[in-house]
Amino acid sequence: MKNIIKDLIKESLYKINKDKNISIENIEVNLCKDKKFGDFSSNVAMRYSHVYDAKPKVFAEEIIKGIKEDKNILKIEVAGPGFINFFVSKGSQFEIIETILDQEQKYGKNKIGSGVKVLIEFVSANPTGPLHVGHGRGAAFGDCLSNLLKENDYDVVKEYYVNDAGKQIDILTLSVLQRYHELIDENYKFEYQDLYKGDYVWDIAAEIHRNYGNDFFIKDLIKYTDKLVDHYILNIKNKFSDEKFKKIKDISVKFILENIKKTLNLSDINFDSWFLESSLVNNNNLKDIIDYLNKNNNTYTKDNAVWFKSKELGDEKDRVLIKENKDHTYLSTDIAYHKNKITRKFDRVINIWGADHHGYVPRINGAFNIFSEGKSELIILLVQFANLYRGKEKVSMSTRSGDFVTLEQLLKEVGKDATRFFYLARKSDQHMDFDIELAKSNDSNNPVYYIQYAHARICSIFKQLEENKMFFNYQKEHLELLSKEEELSIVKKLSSYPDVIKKSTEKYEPHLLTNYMRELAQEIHSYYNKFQILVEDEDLRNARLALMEASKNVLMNSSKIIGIKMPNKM
RNA sequence: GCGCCUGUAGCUCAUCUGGAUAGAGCAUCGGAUUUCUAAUCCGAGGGUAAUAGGUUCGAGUCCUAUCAGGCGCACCA
Repeated sequence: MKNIIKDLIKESLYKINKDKNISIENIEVNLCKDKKFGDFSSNVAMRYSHVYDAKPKVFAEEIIKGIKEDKNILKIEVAGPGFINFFVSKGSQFEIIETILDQEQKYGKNKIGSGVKVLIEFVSANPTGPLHVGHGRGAAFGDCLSNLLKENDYDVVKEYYVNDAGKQIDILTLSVLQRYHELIDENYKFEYQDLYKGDYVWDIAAEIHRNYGNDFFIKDLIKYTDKLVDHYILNIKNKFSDEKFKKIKDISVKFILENIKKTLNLSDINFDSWFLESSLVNNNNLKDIIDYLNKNNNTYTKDNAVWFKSKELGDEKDRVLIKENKDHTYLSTDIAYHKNKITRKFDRVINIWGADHHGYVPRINGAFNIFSEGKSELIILLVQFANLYRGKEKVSMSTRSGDFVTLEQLLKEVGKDATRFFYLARKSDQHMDFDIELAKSNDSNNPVYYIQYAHARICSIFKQLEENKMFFNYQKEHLELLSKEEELSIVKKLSSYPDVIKKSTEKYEPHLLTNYMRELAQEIHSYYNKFQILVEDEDLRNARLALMEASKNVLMNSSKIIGIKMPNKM
C-alpha cells in the first residue's frame, strides 16, 4: 500500500512538472500515529517546498490535485503544516492477511542483499578464560544481526577470531603450569599477581596431569619466576623445549575453546568459521603486509621500531607495528587479519567489538581502506557492556580475581530465550542494566513470556477449534467481515513487519524487532480479551482465525530471527 | 588534560534517520474472569527531554558552550 501511494505521488509530481528534484526513494510515506490523520501520511510537500519556492501547504494542495483516482484511496487531505494524509479503504488493508498466509516463512524476507557477501565477526573473546556476561551481549547481537542479514538475502559468514598467539596466551600457559605444580606438590604454592586465577585453570592443570603425569614438572620452578612476566615466560621457554611449552599452550587453548563453544551452543550460536591468529603469525603474511605498507609510504622507522602512519588516517597518533625487539605488535597481526578478510572477497566486513575498543577503530579503519581499495566496506559496530543486577543489587564483576558470572551460569540460571531477548531489547551502543531477577521472573514483568503467551493463546484457539470439530475454512472474501478498530490495528501492524526487518538490518538495530514483537503481542492480547474469535457465524469466525493465523505467522518468523522459542502451550 | 559515547516519567527504556499532542513496561492507585489460558485486559496519576543558546516551516533528534556519567588515550592483547 505504501508503495502504491509513493507511486501515486511520484506520478502527480511528474504531471505538475515538479518531479525533477524528487526521486521516488526520497518520497517518505508513513503510517499515521493518530487515525484522525488518516492511514498514511507523507511529508514531501514540506520537505521540498523550498526547492520550488512554494508554501508547503500550497505545494501539498497542488500535489493532491495531480493524484489520479485509485480504488483503494478514499480521501486525501492536507493537514497541519503541510502533511498529505491518505485515507485508505479497509478492504485494501486486509489484503495483507492473504499475503501473509500465502508466504508463510517467507513473509518479511526481501532480496536487498542478493549476491552481497558479508563477513560478520563477533565474540572473538581471547581464549584465556570462559565467556562472561559481557561477551553474551555481543554474541546475541552478532547472531541476531546475521539472521537479519540472511532475512534480507545477504550471503553471510559468521566468524570467530581466536587470539591464540601472543602474550596473553603465554600467560595462560604459565598459569596452567603453575597450578600443575601446585597439584603435584603443595610446597609449590606461591602467588603471582599477573596470572589467571579462575577455577578453570585448575581444571586444565588437572587434565594435563591426568594425561601426562609428571612430564612437565620442573623441580625448582621457583628459581625461574621473575617479577617481570615477560622474563618469567622467557625463562620457562628456555627451560622447556619450545615443543613442551607449546604442548601445554595447545592443550590449554583447546580446553578453553571447547568450553566457549559449549557456552555458545547453549545460546544456539554457531560459527561458520574459526579463524586462528596463529595462522597469520606462522607464515610470511606479516612480512608481506609490512612490505606493502612500506612501499605505499604508510610506515617509517623511529627508535628502532617500525611505525604505522595512522595519524594521517584519523588516529590520535602513529602506532608501532614492529617493536624494538623485532616482535610484532597486536596491531600488525590485526591488520594482516583484515587484509585476509579482503582477500576472501567479502563486499562487506562487519566487526562487532566491545565499546572499550572504540579507540582502536580509526587505525583498523585506516589500514582496511589502504588494502581494500574501495572494493570492500568495513563496518565496526560497538556493543556497550551490560551491568548485571540481581534486583536492586549490582553484581560485581572482577575478571582479575576470577570472581565473575560466566555466560554459562547466566544461561543456565535465566534460560536461553530470556537471555537473548534481554540482550537484544536495548540499543546495542547504549549501556544496559541486565536484571537477572527480572529475566527469570515468569510473570507479567517479563516481556519474553508476554510475547510467547500471545503465541500460545493463538495456538490454543486453533486447538479449541479442532476439539469442537470445527475447521478453519478461510476464503479471501471473509476478510471483508473484519471491521473492528482492533482488527484494523493488528493488520496495520502486520503489514509493517517487512519494513521493520529492513530497517533493523539497515541500521543494525535488532531492538527495533524486539520492540515490534512486544507491540504486536500487546495488540493480540488486547484483541483476544475484547473479542471472541470462535464465534457462531462461520464466515466471521474464519476471518478472525485468518487474522490470528497471520499474527502467529509473524510472531513465529520474528522469533526465529531473535532466536527464541514460540511454544504452542504454556 | 585530550578524544569518543551517553544524559527522555520514581526505575528500565522507546521515539520509524528533522514531523502533528514525546510513548511503552515496571512501580503506585482503581476496575475486569459463569464465555477461546488472568503468564491477560481496561482506566488514572506521573515530563522544563541535563542546562543555555543557535540553525528552519518544525528540534528529544542537527550545531555550539556548560554541567554530570561511561569508556579510551602502550613498543598490552
